[in-house]
Amino acid sequence: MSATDVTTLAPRPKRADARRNYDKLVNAAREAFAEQGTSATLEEVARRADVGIGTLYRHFPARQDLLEAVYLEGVEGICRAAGDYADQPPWEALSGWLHEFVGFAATKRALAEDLLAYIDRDAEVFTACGGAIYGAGEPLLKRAQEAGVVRADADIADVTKMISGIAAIRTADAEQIDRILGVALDGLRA
Amino acid sequence: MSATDVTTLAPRPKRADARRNYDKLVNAAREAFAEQGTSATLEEVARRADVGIGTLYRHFPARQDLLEAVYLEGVEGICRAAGDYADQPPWEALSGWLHEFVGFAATKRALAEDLLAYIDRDAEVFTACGGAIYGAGEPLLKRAQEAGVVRADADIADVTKMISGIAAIRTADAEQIDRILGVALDGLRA
DNA sequence: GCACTATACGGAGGGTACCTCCGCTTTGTC
DNA sequence: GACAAAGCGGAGGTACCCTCCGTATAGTGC
Repeated sequence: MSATDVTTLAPRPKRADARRNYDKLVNAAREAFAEQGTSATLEEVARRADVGIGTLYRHFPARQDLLEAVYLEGVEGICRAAGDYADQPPWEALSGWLHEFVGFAATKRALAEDLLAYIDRDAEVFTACGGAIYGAGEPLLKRAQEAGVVRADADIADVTKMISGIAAIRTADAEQIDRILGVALDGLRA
Repeated sequence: MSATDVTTLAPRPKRADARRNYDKLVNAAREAFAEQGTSATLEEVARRADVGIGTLYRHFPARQDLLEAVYLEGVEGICRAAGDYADQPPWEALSGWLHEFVGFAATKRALAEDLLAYIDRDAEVFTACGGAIYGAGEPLLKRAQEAGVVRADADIADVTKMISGIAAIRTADAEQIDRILGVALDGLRA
């Protein structure tokens, strides 16, 4: 990963029981947010994690700290995924990763949205996550541009933002997303 | 407007004082949501409207009813706007309206998102709003397709959803949105 | 104008979630 | 095994959600 390592932003606690509870809480939160949206109550998260409410608040003093932890997990995943496309042809590599990126953005978008309500857009989390994602995707984009299959005037920030936008579309029809993504990717071709 | 008239979905109350309070509440809510996001408290809205909390709840028994009322206002506006482009060339008309649509979607997206948490995607409000927007935009799209400037395999639902997605992008840089919109519109051209 | 009724108003109050605080428990160390 | 240091849990104060009902006002018929 060429940019800041996002994992350094989420220092796990030291003592064994504390680390155990921390992990239980993050897992419980991920499930709860997935099932009930980001408005899931923190008491519900604590209950799921089978941990006292006080413990939750010690590890995550504010609501956004918990959102952040879950968000970071996702960012780590999508960054790692970029490496899997290294041995594919330029266009296939880029578009393959972007298709995967839609999935990531779709599940984590609500989280990011919620985070924005609490912390500033250019807070450390976001710049670091942005940096990590751009660092992961840039080589794929550059390779496609050098191969002449993608327009030269697009940068990785524009591209990932466009895809995030498409991922934000709420529709029951998964095919429609694919169709729209196809249109957008066509706009990207040289 | 070719589809269901959205205004029929929001029956104004009858008595003069009630109508007055209703309007004060909707205005206060629009302001509050704009300033503080959709999580603005209802007590705050009532305070702004200078109305008792009981009055708010009589007009809008559930939180979503208030969100809905503000959302409908926006939908009416963007539908009306489509008519203003009737006398422009096909591509300019479509892309002009879509540029305006980005602005609408950007301010009302959070509202729609929130509504989805309460009511079903295919509830009356959404189908009616979707119908109204599609009805307003379809002539513009069709004209552009018949003039051969837009690909024939795109329908109005795909197009508006793509634009909504782009509007959902959170960035401080307004130029970036324009750039991305440009890429997406290029993907739309014949 | 006046009286009468349907309609609407306001805010007290019960319930829930948020978050803090602090006495008790567990972990790691010597 | 004893002793800090670190961590745990939940009672309780605060803020918001929403309901309920006694009071006030608009519209109507005379």
